Amino acid sequence: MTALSDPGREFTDLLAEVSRVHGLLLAAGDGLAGPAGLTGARWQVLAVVDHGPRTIADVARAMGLTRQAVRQTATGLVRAGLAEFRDNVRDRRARLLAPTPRGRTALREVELRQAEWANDLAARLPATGLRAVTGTLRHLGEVLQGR
Amino acid sequence: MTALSDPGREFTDLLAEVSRVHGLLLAAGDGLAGPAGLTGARWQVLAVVDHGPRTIADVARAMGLTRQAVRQTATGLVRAGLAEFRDNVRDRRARLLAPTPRGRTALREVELRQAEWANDLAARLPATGLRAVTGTLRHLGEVLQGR
DNA sequence: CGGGTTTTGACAGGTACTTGTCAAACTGCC
DNA sequence: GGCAGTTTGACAAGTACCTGTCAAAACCCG
Repeated sequence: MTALSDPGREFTDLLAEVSRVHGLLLAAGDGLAGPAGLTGARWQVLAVVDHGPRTIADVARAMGLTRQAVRQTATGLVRAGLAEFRDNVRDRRARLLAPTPRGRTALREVELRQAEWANDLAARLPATGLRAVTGTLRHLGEVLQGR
Repeated sequence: MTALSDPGREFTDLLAEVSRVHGLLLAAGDGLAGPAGLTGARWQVLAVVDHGPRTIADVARAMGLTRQAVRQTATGLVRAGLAEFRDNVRDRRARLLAPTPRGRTALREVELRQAEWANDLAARLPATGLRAVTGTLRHLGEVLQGR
């Protein structure tokens, strides 16, 4: 019978906490994006595309999601008039997603709010810890991905 | 114009990492639960209820989710014959969810696999880091919940 | 050039979660 | 006891992801 070792138990605790925090972050993201007429997911996609037009597959890779997930969000953005597809000379299949002026305006608004929010929260947390935690999580991510 | 402070930027990085790791953990959970005929979500609910029968609202509170989310999973578990509802003397509306023998068997199987997996992963990560990360995340969770 | 492999967007269908609404059951208080 | 307020499960509808499948376009190589 394999039982949980001590490190194993600590690890299990970490998992629960990651889940919890992730849920709270999703909610926070929607809270930040909502007043600008966006959702958390739309904001994230718009932010990627704001650096320059990208194909759906491109955005998916950048975000660590599937093409399908991004496609759905992108379609929503276009329908809402916040982004548009442009023909791609280099690949006739893969049109480029780009923010419309309205999309850019909404994005600027969210980014303002997000900066304030992040600064505020960062100030309330042990400064030294942040970097270390991020590093450990990144390491964990690599291990989970099978190296 | 509010810009991101340095700590603010580190904080933003942390958010991205939490998201990524969460996604990987979800996949890992499904991988562990799948061979036993469960999904990640069903496993989690079954695990809570294994400590003793609970109402849907109870389970939801324990997991930090909404009643509706838990209800959906619970319904699935019952339909699959892995859990059952029992009448509740103390509240006629809220029946108690409890694992069936088959549910318990499946749960034991997943727990075995999970223990092995967690021990293995914990061994590959800096031992000291785990606890600190969990602590910081817990703190972050509290702050995100408005104290 | 031509043919096999890879990449891409689209489509179908499924899971896990959310919010909003409702009526019935419980609870607290006068 | 009775009534206001709360809690509960059910139902409806929506968001954000996923996998699997497909055909067209692009790419690589002999």
